[in-house]
Amino acid sequence: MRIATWNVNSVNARLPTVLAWLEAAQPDVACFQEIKCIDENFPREAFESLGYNVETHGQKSYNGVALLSKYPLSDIRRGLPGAETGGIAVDGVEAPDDQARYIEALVESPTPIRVGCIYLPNGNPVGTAKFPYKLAWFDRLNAHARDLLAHEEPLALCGDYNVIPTPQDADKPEGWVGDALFQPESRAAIRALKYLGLSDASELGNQPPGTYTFWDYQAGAWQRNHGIRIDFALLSPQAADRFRGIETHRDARDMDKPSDHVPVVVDLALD
DNA sequence: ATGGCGATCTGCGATCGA
Repeated sequence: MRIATWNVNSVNARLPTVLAWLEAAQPDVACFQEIKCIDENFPREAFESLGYNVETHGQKSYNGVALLSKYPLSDIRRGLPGAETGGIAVDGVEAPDDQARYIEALVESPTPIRVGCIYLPNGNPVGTAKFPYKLAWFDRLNAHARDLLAHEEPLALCGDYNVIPTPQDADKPEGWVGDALFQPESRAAIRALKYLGLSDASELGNQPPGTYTFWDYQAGAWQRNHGIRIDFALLSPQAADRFRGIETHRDARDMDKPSDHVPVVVDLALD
């Protein structure tokens, strides 16, 4: 079974590109980030026509995540636990987290797998409330991951983590030193998530350094290969046992009207 | 040394992303 994760950077602005990729790559499950629309404006019929069940957690203008699956989806969760006080505080007063960045479901494949679709906060600029919001969101994710891992079942946490874990994950690491994606706290948070017992599918597949997943639209970053690896699929032991392979679809960055991220596809023996 | 692109709608300029 193939599970894809892709930050599409607006599903409506990029619908033909997204559909063309889906038809060619044929993932069984797709995790989309940055759909940038409310649920009512998600083009669900276009995906249903390709045989997908569709669940969304949308938001006006920004963020938004979706799960597509050729198998039935159940046990849907929208948002991480702790949303009541997880937002950006205003004048020191706690606020709810109103940003749509997480959707999870049980994929009812022959061997079922729970899939979490993650759009982790960017956190820039460091020194503003956005950075502690990123770290607090990460803490909530890690707490939830710990709970899910206790089930000892196949689990994949896929998405745009907005973290450059190591210097080898950037073409020009020196250019990211002041950036929220490369702060020691951000890097420690994704390490802590892995240390709960999750395996990075990229490591299982021995992907070489330079397997980037994002290139900025600006400054000819794509043409100069100034990329970073920030999109990941993290697998529970029960999912990692069934790992068959991983592909990073670099060619998608050269499609018409490309997203600034490319899809990552993980193949698991669940069917 | 800086900006450079692309999407949204607050909509033809401001805000956000990474």
